[in-house]
Parts: sequence; C-alpha cells; structure tokens
Amino acid sequence: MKLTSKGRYAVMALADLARFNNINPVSLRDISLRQGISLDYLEQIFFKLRKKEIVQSVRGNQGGYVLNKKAKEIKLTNIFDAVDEKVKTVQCKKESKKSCNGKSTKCLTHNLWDELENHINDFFEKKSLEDLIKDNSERRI
Amino acid sequence: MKLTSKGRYAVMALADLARFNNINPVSLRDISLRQGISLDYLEQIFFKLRKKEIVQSVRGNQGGYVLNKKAKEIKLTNIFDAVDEKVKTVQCKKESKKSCNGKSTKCLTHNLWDELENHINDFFEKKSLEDLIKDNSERRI
DNA sequence: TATAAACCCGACTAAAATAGTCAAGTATCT
DNA sequence: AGATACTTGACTATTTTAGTCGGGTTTATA
Repeated sequence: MKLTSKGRYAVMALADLARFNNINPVSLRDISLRQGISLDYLEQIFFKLRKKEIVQSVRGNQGGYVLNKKAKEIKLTNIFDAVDEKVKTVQCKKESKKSCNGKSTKCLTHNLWDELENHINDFFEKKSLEDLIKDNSERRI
Repeated sequence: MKLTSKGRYAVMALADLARFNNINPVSLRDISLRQGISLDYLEQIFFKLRKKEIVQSVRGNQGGYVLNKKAKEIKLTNIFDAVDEKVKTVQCKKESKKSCNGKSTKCLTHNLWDELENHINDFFEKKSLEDLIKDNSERRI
C-alpha cells in the first residue's frame, strides 16, 4: 500500500486547479506558490496527469493547465492511478497460485487484503474532485 | 500511510498463532517455517507484540508464544498499532493551525484525508483475528 | 522579432524507510 | 548439562521517496 506525498500533492494541485479553473489556464507557478509544492516536482506530477488525460496543457506565455473533464467526472481513483499510487496491499498474484491456493495458513490473510483493497478503492471511486471543493466551501466562508 | 511487510507479517504470524493455539505455545521457528518469514525478523515483530500485551511468551525449551487474549478480542487495529504501522495519511497537526484553518485552498483536502483515515480505521477496528481464521475455514476444506 | 513566461522531459541524488541480519545473551525444560 | 527457545540491541543493504538540476521547446505579447 502506498499513499504518499505524490498522491496528496496531485489531489491538492487538482483541487486548486478545479477552483481557479476559469477561462484562463492555471500556471504551475501559481499552484506551486499557493500550495507550497516545489515547481519541479509539480511538473513531474502534471506530466503524468496529462498523459492520463486528466488535464490539458496550454503552452507558451500565459499558458498553464486546465481540467480535461468536469470536476465531477474526475474521481480520486483516476488521480492516484495517474501518479502511480497504487493501493495495493499485497502482491499475491506473483506467488504462483499453486503455492497459495488453500495451502495451509500461508494464504490465510489474503482475503483480508483483497477486502481492504476493495474497501479503499470504493472510497476513492466515489469521491470526485467536485466533492472536495464542494465539501470545503460548505464548511467555511 | 504505511502498510508494509511488517504489518502483514504481524497479521500472518498472529493468524498462524491463533490457529495453532492449543495447550502448547507456538514457537517462532514453526511460524517462520510455515509462513516463510525470517526468524530474526519475527523476533523483532513479536518483541513489539509482547510489549503491547497481544501475546505472551513462554521461555525455555518447548516454549513459544500464546495469544494473550481471545482471538475475538484482538482487532487488527491493535496489531498494526503494536508494530507501528500507522494509518496516517497526512500530518496536518504539525503545521500549526494558523496556517491551515480555512486559509485558501491549502487545506482544502484535509477533510478528505481525515475521512479516509476514519474509513480505514473503521475497517481495521471491526476485523478481529477470529474473523480471519473463520472466514478462511468457511471458504475452503 | 525578441523575450519572457510557461510547459516538456530526462537524469541525477540526498535522505529516509524497509526488511532484514548478526551477535550475544538469558531462561527453562528434559 | 545441554538443547531449545525467547530477549535485546546494534548494524546494514536495498529500495523508495521527494525532490533538484539542466537543458530543452512553444507561444503570447510588446
């Protein structure tokens, strides 16, 4: 299971983007300043987000990024997936099925990890970017 | 968020222990062989489990470990806690509340991580060791 | 057309975490 | 007495993380 800064930054940056997503693209420089994330690191992250078509880039002066879909349609799963944050608790597929299939207690816990994985993925599957910014503006201001 | 081999090993080892928990204590050597976990590493893990009173040790020849409570009463939370696997998605408490409390979008995602944390902890809070071995024996054999 | 803003992309790296190993014990059963 | 098994601390190789660095290319605008 991984869930590290990269994933968090990606979500933070996209939430920021969703908020300031007007006519004009949002530059990474602005996001970097607002969210306190290194510009260079943001570039790495957005490179991946672009490849997965979550954002679109606008090159040149006054350029930046825009969301490629509606905030409602961007689920957290998509984001984590894009930046390679795999919610993977155990890689049982590698260990050939012979050594696993019901053999003693070794695999006793595998169902658990599967279950957990589904549980977490469900959570991420249901949450969209829109939920994030909506939740937040409801609670404050 | 961390959820690594140490946590998995701890759960596997305890599930093994719960299964073979008869009158006699179970030696780490046996668990090591059955689960394919290095004996030295198991010792480290059980040192922690003992300190948190999840297991009891029986020293000397024919010694080993026994569960210190009923399998039903040992929740996964307790296990992860004992081996320092913290389900912590973000440490927002450090960043003083001034810098966080509703200031722009920086904290926009904090509710999310809180929610996720609760979600996962809930899952672990509900699952006991007994659930594990019961689930498993139901499905096979 | 010059220039600055902004994206593009690969390579490198310090620090931390992980998953152990190693060594030298101590306790207890037979 | 001897074997088995727990106890404990220190050490370490490997991997991952969270970046940095450096050199591009593209495009708006003055």
